[in-house]
Amino acid sequence: MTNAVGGKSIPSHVTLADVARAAGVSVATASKALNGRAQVRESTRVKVQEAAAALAFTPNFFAQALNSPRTGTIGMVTSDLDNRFVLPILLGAEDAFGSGSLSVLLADARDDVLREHLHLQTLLTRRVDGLLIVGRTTNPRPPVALMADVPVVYVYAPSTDPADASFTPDNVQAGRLAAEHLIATGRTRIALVNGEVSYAAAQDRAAGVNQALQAAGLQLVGGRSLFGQWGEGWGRDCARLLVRGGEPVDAIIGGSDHIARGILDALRDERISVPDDVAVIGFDNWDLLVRESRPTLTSVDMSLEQLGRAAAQHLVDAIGGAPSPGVVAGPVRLVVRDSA
Amino acid sequence: MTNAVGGKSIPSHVTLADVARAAGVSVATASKALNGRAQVRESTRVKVQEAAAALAFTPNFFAQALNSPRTGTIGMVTSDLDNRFVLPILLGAEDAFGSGSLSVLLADARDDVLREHLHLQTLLTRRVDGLLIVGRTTNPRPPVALMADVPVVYVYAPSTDPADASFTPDNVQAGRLAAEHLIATGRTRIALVNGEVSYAAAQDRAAGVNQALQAAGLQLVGGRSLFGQWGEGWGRDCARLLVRGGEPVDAIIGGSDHIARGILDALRDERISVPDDVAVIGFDNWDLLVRESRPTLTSVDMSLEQLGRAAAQHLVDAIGGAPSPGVVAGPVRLVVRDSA
DNA sequence: CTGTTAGCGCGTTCAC
DNA sequence: GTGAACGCGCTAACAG
Repeated sequence: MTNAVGGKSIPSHVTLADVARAAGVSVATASKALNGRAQVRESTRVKVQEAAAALAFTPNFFAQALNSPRTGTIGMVTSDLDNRFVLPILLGAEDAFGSGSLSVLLADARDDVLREHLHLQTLLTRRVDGLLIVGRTTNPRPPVALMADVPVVYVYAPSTDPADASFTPDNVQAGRLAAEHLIATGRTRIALVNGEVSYAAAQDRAAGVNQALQAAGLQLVGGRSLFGQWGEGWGRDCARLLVRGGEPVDAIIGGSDHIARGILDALRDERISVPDDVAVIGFDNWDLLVRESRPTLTSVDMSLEQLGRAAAQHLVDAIGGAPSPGVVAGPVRLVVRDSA
Repeated sequence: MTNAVGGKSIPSHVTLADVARAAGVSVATASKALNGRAQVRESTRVKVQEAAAALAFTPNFFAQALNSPRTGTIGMVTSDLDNRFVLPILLGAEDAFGSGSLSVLLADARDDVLREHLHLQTLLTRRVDGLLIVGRTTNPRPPVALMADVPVVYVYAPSTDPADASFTPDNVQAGRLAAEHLIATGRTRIALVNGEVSYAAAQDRAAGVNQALQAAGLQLVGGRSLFGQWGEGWGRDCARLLVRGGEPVDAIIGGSDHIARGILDALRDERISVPDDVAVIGFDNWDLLVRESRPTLTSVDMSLEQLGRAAAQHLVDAIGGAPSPGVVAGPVRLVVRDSA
């Protein structure tokens, strides 16, 4: 569209010089006019703006970035993209950034330290303004080691360094909410069929449940949380044992919706009415499992999208100089359906 | 680390000039040495490389990009990040790019044409080398309208323009595989409880099933595919009606694993043995649904990660000048478990 | 208010 | 083989 003679190697876009020429001013003036600098007569500003619009001028991103402290890019590093929990987080984050006209460079580390380091290098080379580190679980993780001082925010998996900014769902509160709801609706013989013992999420939810029970002068059926696996098979097996066992049970908390789903199925097999005989609650409020189960499943929503948005928002603030809030426990909420 | 006097606004990194100075050569020579240009004596090349390593020199990305035809960045535009089908695709793509040292700019359009256009503008401004457009369903979508000629590859949702490069799972073949497996194992009274009629995936799977049945001189129980919803409730309702209805049934294909799961549950309620009395097959091979159902569910895997990888790989090739392959139907495979 | 000059970091001529 | 000089597109500092 511009260069008449030479075959430039780069498909030469409309440049600021073109705009300046068209508007009959110098490049510097054109720059000032378009960037809203003060020292430009209004009439010339308009003239330049019109010329720019007419030529469909877009400033060259790299030329701008070359000597500007900000690039308008943030890096998002996931440990495991193939994880249903990261999706809503990504969505929330992408949303928060997108509306602030920040672009997101995505990198997946495959839960591998080496890959993570490599990707971080690449991202730093591209001079990202900030980094969002998305974990695979809520287990704390060692902080990233960077040679540059770029704001870093951890989501889902918090950093082990409490001074870092971390946003992680409040699983303790989630456990508390579940137990309190059961207690409030008159249940006293409550069991907890939990997920894998190595997961902080499982531990935290158990802690919350125990807190609520103790506050009510109760304790778990069997005395403790039953750690096992995250799947429905574990939920089925435990539920069957519980209702067939000696101790009476009037409520079972599943460590996840998936586990809870197994519990529901087992109770159904055993001809035990939910919620009349036994109430059931899950965690995650995963709609696919929760809405069409029989009965529909009461569950604690971890508000992951909101978590991602909050983390992203803080990253933006941190880029602007805001101090680290430390570890932030994202709010959760109970969604009551028919099972409890 | 460099500038002694002035407080530059940009945290001045190690620059090529620093390396050159340290190595006692000119900037031009340093450049050639590091970029493997021929006209450099081996000894000086080593000298420069050592200096670069010692100073931990990293070329300024923007300076390089400023007058280079490639930026080593591709744009990935999703219609709906909050979709479990896009994850494996993203993973495959990110993987294919990452290993080729391409960075990925992610943008989510929220299934909104306007947002998509905006994001595309931004991506083009950043001079991405290519675009990967990830759809929400397999329904064909109108091609993106760009003012620049950047290679574009569509994944999952193909472009309506057959000349565009599109990678979409072969749902017809998936339907065929499911039906053929049932026929091969002696089933003749086969029903298809399908998903929403507006989905190409549902239509295509039905077409594949019908092809296989016709080839065997059979037809669906009830004469046609039962379109409805994607959830398990629909699966349960249909299964109940089917087994209670007049026509005998010895196999039910669910339009998705979710539907199939509902079918399994209903058959269990009805005390119908799977697979002895009725065989069940689903689609998607979604491990969470498939591995712990009772019995475990035979399903057709859409190989989405592979699809994403193939699309990404083609985008890389297209950037290198390779011609469009048109619409590519990604391979699928049957995973046999206990239900059929 | 406007234009000239300088420089960001790098790659690439083209002389030496 | 090597280095000085130029340009990529833009913004900031200084003159006019």
